[in-house]
Amino acid sequence: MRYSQQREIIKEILYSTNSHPSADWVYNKAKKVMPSISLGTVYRNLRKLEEIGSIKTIYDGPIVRYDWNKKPHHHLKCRVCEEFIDVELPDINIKNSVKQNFKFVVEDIDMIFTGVCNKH
Amino acid sequence: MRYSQQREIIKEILYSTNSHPSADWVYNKAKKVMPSISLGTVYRNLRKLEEIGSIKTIYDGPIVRYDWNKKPHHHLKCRVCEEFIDVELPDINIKNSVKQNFKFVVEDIDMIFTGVCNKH
DNA sequence: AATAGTAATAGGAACGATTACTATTTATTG
DNA sequence: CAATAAATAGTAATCGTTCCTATTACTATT
Repeated sequence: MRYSQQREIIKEILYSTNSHPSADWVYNKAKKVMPSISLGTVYRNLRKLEEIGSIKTIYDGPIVRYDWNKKPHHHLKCRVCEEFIDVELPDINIKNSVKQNFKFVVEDIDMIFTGVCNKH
Repeated sequence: MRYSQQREIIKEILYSTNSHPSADWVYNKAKKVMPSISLGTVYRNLRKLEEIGSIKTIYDGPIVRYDWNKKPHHHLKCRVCEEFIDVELPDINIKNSVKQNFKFVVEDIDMIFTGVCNKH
């Protein structure tokens, strides 16, 4: 994959926040650095960054978010402040339980916990 | 809420399958019973049925599915046959773990396990 | 440094899922 | 059975995302 300034900008924007932003948020941030950047470029590059494993796509209900954190982890979503927080949880027990009880070999777990965070 | 035949049809269709169908799938099924039904009516009624707690909306990545199963449960998604299976898992331990480790009070957990089911 | 080759871009059109709008129909209630 | 208002069908509009194409800009070679 050839170098592109646009992709670098997009990657840097994503790596500089913990807010798990949407494509549109990234686009607006990127425009401040490079006003000529187009929304299509943002989408294309987010997809490419996902393909090469630089970022992860998160589905938060109907909202699509992007995450630089590549370590296996889950998310807490506070319904009061809307914050979206990373958590690392050991999920080996769950995997084993599903395997034993349902004979289903789990390869990946997506978890979103909704509730109230420690600020409230 | 006033009675409507359309809503009854939609509800019956949903209650007669375990396939966690999309709105469009429900629409096509409904047309066989009532050819004049419109897609907007399907969407409106799916929303209403969700509002009154008759069904649940599931977000499977970017795909929106509907589920008649109101019991708290999670989902297994087989990557081979694409089947989407209900599972009831005790998740009290996870809730407690999140509460203790992150001081986050969990009200709801969304979990999707991707892997391979017992048919393969 | 100039050139050629081709990957990436900007801008806009197209698309699919969902929602909004509006004239008409239909369930409900006195 | 007539009046009222909620629900519908059909269509237009919206939103997020992808696709398309002429142009631009990286990169390797001279």
